[in-house]
Amino acid sequence: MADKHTVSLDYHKDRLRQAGYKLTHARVTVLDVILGLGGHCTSSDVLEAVAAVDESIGRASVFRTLDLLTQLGIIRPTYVDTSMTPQYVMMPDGHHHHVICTNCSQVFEFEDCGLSDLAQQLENKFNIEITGHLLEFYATCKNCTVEE
Amino acid sequence: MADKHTVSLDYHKDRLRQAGYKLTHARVTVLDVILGLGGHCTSSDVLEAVAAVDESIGRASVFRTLDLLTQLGIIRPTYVDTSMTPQYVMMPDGHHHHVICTNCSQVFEFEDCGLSDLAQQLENKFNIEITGHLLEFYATCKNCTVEE
DNA sequence: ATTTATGCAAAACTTTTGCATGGGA
DNA sequence: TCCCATGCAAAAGTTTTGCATAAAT
Repeated sequence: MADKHTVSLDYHKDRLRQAGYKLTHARVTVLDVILGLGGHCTSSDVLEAVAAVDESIGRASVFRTLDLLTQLGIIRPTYVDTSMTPQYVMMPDGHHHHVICTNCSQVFEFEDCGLSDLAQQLENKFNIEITGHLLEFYATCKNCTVEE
Repeated sequence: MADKHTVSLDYHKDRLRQAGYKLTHARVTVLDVILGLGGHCTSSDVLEAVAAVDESIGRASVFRTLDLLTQLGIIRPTYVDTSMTPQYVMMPDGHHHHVICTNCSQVFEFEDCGLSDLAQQLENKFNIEITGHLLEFYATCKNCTVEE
């Protein structure tokens, strides 16, 4: 029974292969770990989780893989709050959307963004080819509005 | 003649004051420098420019001001390319939009995003109050498409 | 076989902190 | 005057690099 995680992993492995990169143990492990962590993760989340799976994988390789996945557009570093630590978010189809409470950093994911028309316009206007996007709303969630 | 930069500086100074923060030399200098650098700048851009204006301002104060401005929603750290160095972008009215070429990092700014309907829907759906947003398109620009 | 990627360990940066002093309100 | 913010310098992290070795294709 091919679960979602496995399907997703295989899909991304294919992308690496097709881009001409070797499917090494370190890379596959990092990819697997990121998928396991869900949509959002920091570099230390990944370092920690990778170390838990296989201690022998070096930190440098984790960072190198994170770079590679970013270059391929599979993940994208973003800032979800005031802190200086970036969070990597999955960009399953080249895009990602969420709302962040600027007070408590809670994240609300959503799917529809209705940006395809705008993307089309921008492609014409700037003579470019758009490959994806990140949309981040900043908000105050109910808890944070009420509490004080 | 009150030029745009000065007006903008005064406006942001008011925001600091109204939020109860002192208008110190370091803070005003950082704000001024950021406005002078245009929409996008990295922390080292700011450190460098501040040092050029007044050597006696400490690095720590620059970082503290950057944090403060981020908390107030005046600027926002983002990643514009594969590099790990964040760029701060101005969020003049709580929002910012741009297109980034994922190959050469060229930035195209644009104004209209037509997201107010979506924002409204999300406020209802999640029971939150949206205060701003960041929209970032990833693209390949004409130069990068042609060259290779 | 070849070439690419890895792990290691050190180096290079960037950002944060603690504390006595100085400067706004 | 009072308290907040500063500058300094050191500490704490994080990310990158160089190189010999190992592992994918």
